[in-house]
Amino acid sequence: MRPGTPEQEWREDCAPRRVMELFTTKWTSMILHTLHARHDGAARHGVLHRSLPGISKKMLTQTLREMEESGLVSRHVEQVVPPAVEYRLTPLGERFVEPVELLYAWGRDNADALDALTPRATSRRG
Amino acid sequence: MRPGTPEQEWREDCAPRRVMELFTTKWTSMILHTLHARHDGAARHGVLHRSLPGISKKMLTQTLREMEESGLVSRHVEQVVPPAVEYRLTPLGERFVEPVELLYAWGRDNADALDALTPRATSRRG
DNA sequence: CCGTATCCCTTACGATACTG
DNA sequence: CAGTATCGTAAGGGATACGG
Repeated sequence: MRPGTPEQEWREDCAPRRVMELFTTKWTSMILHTLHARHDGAARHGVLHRSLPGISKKMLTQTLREMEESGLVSRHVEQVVPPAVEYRLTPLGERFVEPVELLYAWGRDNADALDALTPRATSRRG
Repeated sequence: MRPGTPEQEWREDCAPRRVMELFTTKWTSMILHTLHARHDGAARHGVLHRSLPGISKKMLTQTLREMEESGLVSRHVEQVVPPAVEYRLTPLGERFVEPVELLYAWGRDNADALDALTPRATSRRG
């Protein structure tokens, strides 16, 4: 940026800021990736639960509900006993998994940089 | 992922998960980008404050302190009156601005997808 | 200008127990 | 299996006033 550039970045409703804020929810991005990583783009509740060590059933359900409201995933209930519920990325979800995968790949390829970080930077919650 | 793939992703200390969790702090990524976007890679407190509409002085200072502890930024005090304090990306900060820029660019280029999202997805906090 | 110091409230999140 | 229902805590974060 040149010296004279106006300081008006990060308007509260600008697109980049909204993307960043998507990640302020702890589990959303990890759920998106997990669904994306599966061969059929879908996963049942239990599979997601086992894929995300540390998540409680409460948070998993709650986050999935929010993602459904947001249009990122769809929910399909199989009427059998015991019940089987499947979650699947929507087309919108497929769009949003793109930036998630960018971050995922960066993390995978830069573990050393992460190790150099003071612990507190990545352990605020959890 | 093939059907037989083990479900063991997202270990609690794996690199990708730690990257994701970096973004769970509201302002860190925006500060990183703002510093990166400036021609000299540095900015004073007041500049950052004006660049981030909505942030309080308290949160700005607090976040900068945490980033300093984490080794992402360095802090330089000019002993003048009124005081002038400058923040600058460290080499480690330069590394971490990479994924931030990836997200920033994605947001800039996909504003339409963001508009398609239900509002609540990006307005949990703030 | 660059902070600190309080005060206060909301929420995110986890633990646990219970249900069809 | 896939949820609800409660309860509880800690952290995030804003508002405001004051200080060097």
